[in-house]
Amino acid sequence: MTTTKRIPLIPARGRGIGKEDEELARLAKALGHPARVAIVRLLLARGECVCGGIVDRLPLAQATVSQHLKVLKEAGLVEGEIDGPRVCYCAAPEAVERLSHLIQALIETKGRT
Amino acid sequence: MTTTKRIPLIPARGRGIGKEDEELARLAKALGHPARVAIVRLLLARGECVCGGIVDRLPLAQATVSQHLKVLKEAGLVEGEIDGPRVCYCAAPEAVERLSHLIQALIETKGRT
DNA sequence: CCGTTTTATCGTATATTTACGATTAACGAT
DNA sequence: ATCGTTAATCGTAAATATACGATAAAACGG
Repeated sequence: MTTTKRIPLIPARGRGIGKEDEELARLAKALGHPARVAIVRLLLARGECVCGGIVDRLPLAQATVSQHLKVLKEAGLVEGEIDGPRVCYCAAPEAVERLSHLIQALIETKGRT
Repeated sequence: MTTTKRIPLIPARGRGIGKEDEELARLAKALGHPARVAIVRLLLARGECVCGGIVDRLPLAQATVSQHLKVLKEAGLVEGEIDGPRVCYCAAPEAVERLSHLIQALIETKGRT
């Protein structure tokens, strides 16, 4: 069998998919895992939290939590600041609000052609 | 190498991850792809739309769009009703609102221990 | 400088997602 | 009955995500 390369017909956003759709999807995707929602909730509740504190509260290994934190950081939903040997994480409420806003705007698409 | 089976330490939601986290994640994940956001937006804008109409407006093959529609349907974000040889899809705004509400509630976690 | 603590990263196994063409199924019209 | 149209499903390739143990890296205390 000849190994056929699969590439989307059009490199994405070739009309029909807008900038906002991509931003919304990016943020939603980052929250698209229960562990990550739990992490954000935890950080919002406590204001801030050391990585180890998060690990203690979740049924996941340290490496896994670290990876989820990385995803959240890349999406801008969480920020981490080094504090001695540990890292102090805190949620970025603006980013969560941004997501909320984008969804609200999506809802308000209703009726627009 | 002995093939070791990987199973999460605790079958998920073993404390630390709540019901709401899972629901939010489930909905967010469904919107976690640009094409699916675009589809929902399109359906909200037009009120309803035949599958083919969606295919025409996106840079994706029919099979791919159908698969995205399936994901959206399973998440309850979209409903489809058979209409002769075609299927008439429409968005389920309540589900989008539900997501919006869950995110809002997440934000309001701020400060709670 | 050495050990401890804390977190990130590497390596890896497995599962899921994403995309497509091809095929099937369901319907209306002829 | 057969044909054309429409949409779902199958099969499959490739990419990404998820999880873990093991190891590396950074910082502090002694």
